[in-house]
Amino acid sequence: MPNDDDTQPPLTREALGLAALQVLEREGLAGLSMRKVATEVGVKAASLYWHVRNKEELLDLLNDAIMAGAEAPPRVGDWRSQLREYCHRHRRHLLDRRDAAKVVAGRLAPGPNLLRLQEDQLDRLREAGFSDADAAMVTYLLGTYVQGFVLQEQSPLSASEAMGASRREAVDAAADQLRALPPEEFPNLTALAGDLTEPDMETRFAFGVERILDGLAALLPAEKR
Amino acid sequence: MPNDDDTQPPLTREALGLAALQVLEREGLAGLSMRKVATEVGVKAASLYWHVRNKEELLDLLNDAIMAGAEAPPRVGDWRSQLREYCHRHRRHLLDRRDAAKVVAGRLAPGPNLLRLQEDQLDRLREAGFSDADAAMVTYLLGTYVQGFVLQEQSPLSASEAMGASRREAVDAAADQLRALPPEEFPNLTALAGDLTEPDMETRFAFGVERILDGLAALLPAEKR
DNA sequence: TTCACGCCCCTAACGGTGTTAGGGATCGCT
DNA sequence: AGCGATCCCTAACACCGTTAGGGGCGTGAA
Repeated sequence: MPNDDDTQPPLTREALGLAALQVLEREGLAGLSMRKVATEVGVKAASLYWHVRNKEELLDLLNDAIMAGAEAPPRVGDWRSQLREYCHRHRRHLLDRRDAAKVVAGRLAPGPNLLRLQEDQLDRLREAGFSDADAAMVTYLLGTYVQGFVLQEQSPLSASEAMGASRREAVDAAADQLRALPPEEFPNLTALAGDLTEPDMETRFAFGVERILDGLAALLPAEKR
Repeated sequence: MPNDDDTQPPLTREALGLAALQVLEREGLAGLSMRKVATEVGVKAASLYWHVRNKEELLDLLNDAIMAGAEAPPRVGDWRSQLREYCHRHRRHLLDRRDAAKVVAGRLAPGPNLLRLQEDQLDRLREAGFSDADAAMVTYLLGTYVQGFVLQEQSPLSASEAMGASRREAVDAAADQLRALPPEEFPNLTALAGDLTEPDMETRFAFGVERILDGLAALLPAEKR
């Protein structure tokens, strides 16, 4: 897998981000090391420090590489359906890349790829009638929600799932664990064990999105809702 | 700082979580190692593996230790103000503990301390008139939002803030960076640079909470809003 | 009393990590 | 021809998570 072709392209910072992305896909975030990224681009570890101050900065490049190829939804329908599409696409994009949310989370400095999307989203929000201040808040709110949600979705829900066990098994185990609580002390958790462990993440995500969209509508004058 | 008192209390898993919490406060998540936690409880690193399968399991204990002492808001006012209080308290609790969000994020297996809060919140939601399924979804939604928000809030907003620079400086720098973008390509980002870098996280957080609460109200029959 | 066993801790080591110091090689420009 | 910038290297440092194997100590059974 290492790039030992010696007709390799010049080693730019952008190429570093791409290499990191491939290592991430192959080994996960925990397995992403300077040395592995270096081998990926056909170089020794210490050489990376010529292009990058430290690992943190490499992760910034990776952050942008992850967002590359993310596409804004088509400009059709009302603001509501466009924003909804935005959220679902963003989720899918992160979900499709191993450990993407862990990388992106807490890295609020957006790379060029994310900036492009934010620019577009702001445009649609203002066009829909949101004030400048509100529009800014809304992109932040939606971004936070999607990122936070996928972060949970992408991490194993228990140690047992981290090793072998399927998602279905892990979910059942979680539900049983809730049901095993003392019912006099935890009447609601035990009664709602099934609902709380609802395994369809798609509907769980959509629920949040729809609530937020409902809340946003209230910001607009009645005729623009 | 290490606990070299030899009349130390017995080394339980709970005590391990507490020790990890102290190390976290002192050194941050990046500086939290098995060896340091071990010294904190007056023991050598390898001994921890008698009480804990691996570091991941230690972090689970830490996760619960972090949530210890979190208090539910008083049961006064309508469901809306109670839920709002819940969110703001949760945020404050995490914010007050160094790197708490990073630890909690992506660790959805709740410890006893969080379970206690969830039980209570579910109780209030059902009492307010939410269906079982909705109540379950709501606690998840609110938890996700708060966690995701604080995760961003607690992480340095740029490499320059990680070293020395004050928050105020970092925010100004971020705004300038947005304004420096080509205005023809990024008309909205440049125009809204000020709004996008609004430094008062309290109001930013509150904005999201209020939108979500508005959205939740729509789930209830009109007379219960 | 002695033996065995479970509990809890130890030392020593393994392979891996991020990062730095310092030194070469190659290239274009003066 | 010489110089400086650019890019990569080897070697090493301190630290990391984790495991193997062993040593005491306490208790309960023989």
